[in-house]
Amino acid sequence: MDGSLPPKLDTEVTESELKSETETQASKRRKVVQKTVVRVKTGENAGKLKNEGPPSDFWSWRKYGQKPIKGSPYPRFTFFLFNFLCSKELVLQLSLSIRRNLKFLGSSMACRGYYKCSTSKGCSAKKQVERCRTDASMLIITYTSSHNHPCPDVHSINLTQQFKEPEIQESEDHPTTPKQEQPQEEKEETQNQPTVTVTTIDEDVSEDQFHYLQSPISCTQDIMINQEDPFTENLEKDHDTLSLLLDEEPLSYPNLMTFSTPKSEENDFFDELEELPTSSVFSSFMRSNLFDERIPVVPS
DNA sequence: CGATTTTGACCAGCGC
DNA sequence: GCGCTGGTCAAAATCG
Repeated sequence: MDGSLPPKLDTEVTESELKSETETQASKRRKVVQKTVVRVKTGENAGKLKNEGPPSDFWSWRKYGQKPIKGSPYPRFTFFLFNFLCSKELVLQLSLSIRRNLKFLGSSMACRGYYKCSTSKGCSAKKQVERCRTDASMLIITYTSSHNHPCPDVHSINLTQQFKEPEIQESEDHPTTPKQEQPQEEKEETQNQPTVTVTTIDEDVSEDQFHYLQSPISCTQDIMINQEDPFTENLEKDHDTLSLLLDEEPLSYPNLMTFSTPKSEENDFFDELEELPTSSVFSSFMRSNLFDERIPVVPS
């Protein structure tokens, strides 16, 4: 399966931080299982991908839950505000793409997603995906439990399916990675790979055994794939905000950062939001798009 | 129409 | 015991 690793890797020392996070989680749950924490620096690639889910691997994952993160820098209020705005009643008159973008943004802000392996029935492999508290561009994926089935044949996986989620194990020479089959355009983007850091937390493994590696990424070492800072990089780019909005592709954080047509006025409601770490992006987005477009928001 | 996502409800662990 | 929080369930909604 995947014993291989992306070869050209720098090591990033984030183990202590990762460990503390995982230990905190472990202390909450009585059943302690082996966990593999993967940090993914999302970037431009992620923004171009279908959605901003967790990094893709050879397994297929099914989301079974989502919870707001306590203590997240992206406040609970903002999270609910997004959900509120994304409700059918309010966004009914928005275009589908705008709704998608809103939903994407909301779901990626302050919540943790819970995924089960859907590759095989009965597989207990799970993973949690959340945004790093200190770096919004960083995704933290925690793999728990193990797969009880072989890794699906990579070659049989449709390439587009692979891109349902941002890649993390994208290694140019990964023997089984579908990257090999990428068109030239895609290969060029490998130069802007997301930053990935993997850490295995060996705790009391209550499960009998692991037949297969939990993640296609090797758990035995830290991995770092360098990538340009997606925020600063994209901030420098001049995007047409309207075209972004009308684009069928969900927006990424970096893309949202380009909504730079805030109005100095508007209501205090969004002014308050701007005091929050990430909500400023959102408020700008809302100001420049929702209000400018005069979307009727009629309480039912 | 099956697969997947969304989302409110529920349950259990933990701290006070 | 109570409230908070993390994790899961399951019905409804959505997607392809």
